[in-house]
Amino acid sequence: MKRGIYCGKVTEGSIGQEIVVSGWVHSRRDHGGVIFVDLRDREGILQIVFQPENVSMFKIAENLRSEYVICVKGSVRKRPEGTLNPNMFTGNIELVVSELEVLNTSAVLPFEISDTIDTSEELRLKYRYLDLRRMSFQKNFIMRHKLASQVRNFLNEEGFLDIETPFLTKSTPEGARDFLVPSRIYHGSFFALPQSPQIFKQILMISGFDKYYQLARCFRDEDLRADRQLEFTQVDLEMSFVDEEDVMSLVERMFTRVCRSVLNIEIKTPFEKISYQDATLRYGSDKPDTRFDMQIKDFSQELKNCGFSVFASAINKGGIVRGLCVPKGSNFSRSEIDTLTKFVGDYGAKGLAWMKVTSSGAESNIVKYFKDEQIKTIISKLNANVGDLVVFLADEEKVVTQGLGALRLKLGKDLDLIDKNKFNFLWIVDFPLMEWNKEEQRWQALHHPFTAPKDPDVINKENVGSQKAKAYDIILNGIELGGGSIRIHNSGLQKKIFDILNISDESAKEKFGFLLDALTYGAPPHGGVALGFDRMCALFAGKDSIREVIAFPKTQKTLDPLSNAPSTVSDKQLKELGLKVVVK
RNA sequence: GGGGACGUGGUGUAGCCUGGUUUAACACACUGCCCUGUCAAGGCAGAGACCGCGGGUUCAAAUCCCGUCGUCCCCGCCA
Repeated sequence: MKRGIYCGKVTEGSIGQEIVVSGWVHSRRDHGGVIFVDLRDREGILQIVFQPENVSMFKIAENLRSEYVICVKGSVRKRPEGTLNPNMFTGNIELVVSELEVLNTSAVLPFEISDTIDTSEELRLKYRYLDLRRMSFQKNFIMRHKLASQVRNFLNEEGFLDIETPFLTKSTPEGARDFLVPSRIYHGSFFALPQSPQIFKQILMISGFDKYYQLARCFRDEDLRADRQLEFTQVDLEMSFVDEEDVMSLVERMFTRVCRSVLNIEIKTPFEKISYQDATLRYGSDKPDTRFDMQIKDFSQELKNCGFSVFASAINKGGIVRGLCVPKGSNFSRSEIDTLTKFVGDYGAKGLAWMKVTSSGAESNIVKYFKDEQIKTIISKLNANVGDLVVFLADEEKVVTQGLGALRLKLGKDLDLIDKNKFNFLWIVDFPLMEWNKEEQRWQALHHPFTAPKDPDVINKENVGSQKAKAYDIILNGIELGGGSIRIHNSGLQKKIFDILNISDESAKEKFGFLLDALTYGAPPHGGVALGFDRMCALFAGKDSIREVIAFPKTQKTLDPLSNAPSTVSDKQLKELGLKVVVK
């Protein structure tokens, strides 16, 4: 028998026809005189029926077990009255089997192939091939494929060229830790796996391929999170002769297209734009989740002279006081507030001040330090109502911003304030070009050192702190999907930026000399964007972790329980590379 | 590098706080038998864990303590 058609694709149109289907025994219900098997393949499940008339076949059917691989021929019929299953796509029909071929048996499974049972991830990753058989995974990966092809189709139609860039590249300073690959020919020298194709795509612009894209695999040797893996995929693109608006508009059209064709939803364009400064103030984050309000307000001016010494001294030391309003938060118990205090402690906050809004004003252990007027200002600025809880952080700006931002997100989730049906795309714009690195006492590029400043003519070492970048990040529901910028296409300006970043001429030449050289030979103005494809898939599939949309991910400790990578290698392999293993 | 949660048959959990009627319980899966309309099939019978690992406290440890390993979440880190 040939494989036939997909179980999940059989419809009532096939009633009366003889068909062949192949798949895995998802479940079997043996009634003695009739046996039902749910046969599963990647497209879905079809009920097949064994009847006792064919004695020898029935005997084989009695011995079918979970995950046996079978191929059956039979005729499709409408199910008898009263036995329809409205929960199944194929619930109105069934296949009455006339021929059965058992293609393979299966050992008893370490866990059930079921969407409703949740097994530990460790076990799931060890038996990833079984985990991936679950219908939800099959759906996720079919969706991922659709998303990838829609992105490709869109960019192809827009005139982009798919050009591959190398995996074995040069290690670059700044940025994430590189994965290194020792050179066999040049002992002591190393390739690095790319953190992104950034420099190569810029060089492609200089080569005249004015619209480039790639679904590029990238590598970063940093600690993992739910949304971070050692290797990940990004939709990487670059265009010449464009400015910020051109790139953003292209990305908006791309998302309009893929949301329509993959999720069947319409999104509103242009996306909202929020400045970096504004996002940081209002949401305590440069990737705000705007699906719920709960905005943060600054009270540094109003409470500068309040009697509460913690606030006053924080402000005097150059810090700030900000707060947010928790709707109906007055019923928080003392221990619940303690939990919140501990939570913001993770971000360096030394405490959490709070007050409950009452009909007569406010109450808490700190309101006695506030003037009536101050309380009124707080309440009106936050639009707080009786029964709400107001919480404050007072500290240096970074601690307050991050602490309240994280707290806002936590409360939004805990209090169920997030509308899960919303798809809130937005752009964060007007990024500072650089930020001061306190530990290393130097300026550092906020995005990367090739980002063009908004005002390249006036930039210098003294004013660089106030300079903005031609950069943009795209955020969806509080997740950073990606970012990009207009790049520097002038070698003089690029040198100046390296100088401000305290990268010496020599060092710049050694690390990026090839780019600097290339910029001198007629580099067109260019810019682009890189979008985290795994995050995109996770969001589209409604999953919290990108591991749910990556076929073979690693654990948080960077292991692959399926293949047992990483592993040691033979002395011979090491010798060829001129390496020695030193075990601590 | 740091903080937190978890670790009990094949799987998911209960028991742990308040050590001892625990021969460690329940559900699913598994094995055998019965059953012609189920789809979380049903009925009967059965097999299966000494509680991640190591040490300690105690007359007695799944339960308390210390260490260690693993998984997940978070901080740092991720231009």
